[in-house]
Amino acid sequence: MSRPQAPRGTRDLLPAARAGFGHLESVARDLTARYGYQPIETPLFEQAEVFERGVGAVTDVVEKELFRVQAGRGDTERERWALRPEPTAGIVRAYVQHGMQTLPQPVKLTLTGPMFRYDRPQAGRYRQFWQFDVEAIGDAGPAIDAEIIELATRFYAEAGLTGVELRLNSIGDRACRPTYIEALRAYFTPLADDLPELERTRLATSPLRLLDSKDAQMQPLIAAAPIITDHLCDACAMHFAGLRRHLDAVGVAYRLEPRLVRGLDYYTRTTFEFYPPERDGQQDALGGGGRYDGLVELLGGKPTPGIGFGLGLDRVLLALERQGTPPIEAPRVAVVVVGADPADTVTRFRLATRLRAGGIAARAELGERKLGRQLEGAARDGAHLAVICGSELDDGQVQLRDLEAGTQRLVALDDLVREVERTQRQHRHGPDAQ
RNA sequence: GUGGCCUUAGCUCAAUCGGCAGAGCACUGGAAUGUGGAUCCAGCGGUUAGGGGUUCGAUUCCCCUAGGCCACCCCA
Repeated sequence: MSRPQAPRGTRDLLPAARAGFGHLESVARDLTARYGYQPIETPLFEQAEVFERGVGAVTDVVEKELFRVQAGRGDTERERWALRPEPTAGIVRAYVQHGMQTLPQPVKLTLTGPMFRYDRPQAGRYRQFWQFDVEAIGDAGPAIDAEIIELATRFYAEAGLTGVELRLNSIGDRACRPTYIEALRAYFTPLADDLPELERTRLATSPLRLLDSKDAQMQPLIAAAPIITDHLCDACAMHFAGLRRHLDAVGVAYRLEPRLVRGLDYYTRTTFEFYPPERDGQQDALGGGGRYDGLVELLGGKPTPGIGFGLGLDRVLLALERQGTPPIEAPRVAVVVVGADPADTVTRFRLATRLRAGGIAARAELGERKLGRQLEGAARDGAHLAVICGSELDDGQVQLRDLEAGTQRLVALDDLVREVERTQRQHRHGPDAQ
């Protein structure tokens, strides 16, 4: 290696790219506050057992993709750590650890941050990726499912994505899923000898996964396979109907997708995923989630229901780009302080300090370039105003130049902050505004 | 973890049959000592991803490694 590179599957978010993330983060912050979800942070790593028990020891996410951390001696249970591959297990661990069952239920939480999965990178699939996550813990009813799902659809809309498709399913609970899995096994077992090897092992280990195989040979078999929503127990069927009634009531459109299964073990009843309208590539799921009524108990708490979703910010940005949405621009300062005497950086520094103390975003030209170059730099920065200081300072004045109009006027130093503010207001609201 | 296609300056790309590594953009300076995004000129910028092999000679052909992309797999 001649020069160090960012690790495979990671990337530097340079200011232009970071601006897009920042925008989505502020949409998420604003939206969750409006719905009454409170921000929480959990560690980027946990005892590996939190994910092994929570997500499921035989899932791909834990079996193949967990970023295990080697630290300390690494030879006790407490020293076996892993970077979080998804946010829910850590949040539920915090819920149990801090006794949040004593708070008014449901506890409504949100978290946005990086997740880590050790799989092979591709466009839209990274080893470190950003997820916006929302959880409601402690409410078993279908109305909260609808609130969570509606919140997610609103996030896409407010982020500027159009045509996002919601796919919805119910995968039953401990009462009815086993009988469905039996029905599925009974259907596929006589066909086992003709199945591809991957599908044969799925039949043995995780038969639900047979349903989302992409193998062409599997498609007619899947189409004729038993449907989970035909096997729901009364309680699950009622929950699912209740959820749909609430979604219909607020006009959230969805497509029933009885073959939608998810890769994490903790899901019960409601599951859902979001897809962009134009699918070109497989790494395009924009988000997904579901109900996890057994998870709190798995992580040492009392039996407590929960539901949430995780949503990939990288993929939302990718979808926005494919949709032709203009990128969010990195913020720039609107005022640049330049000076006639290239060597006099002290005066420029002092004036910029004074502007910032007055609440104005300003940049001083600190390089010792001649005035023409300084103005050129200000213009190319897209600055709106230049404060030009020179001999007029002897009279306590500077030139305030409007770089777009090409006009300038003398302003007393004592009035500078007020004048800049006034000019910026006019610029924002048009010349007629006061 | 499997298979395929790629990798030349910070970015986008040239380089004839295997024969002196180039351009545009960007950056820095000059034209122009108190007035800007244009123009002209110059400068900076390369272990041709890294390593090995074939050859008088490799950006070019072969092998290995790394990284990117695509399809699996999986998901966000």
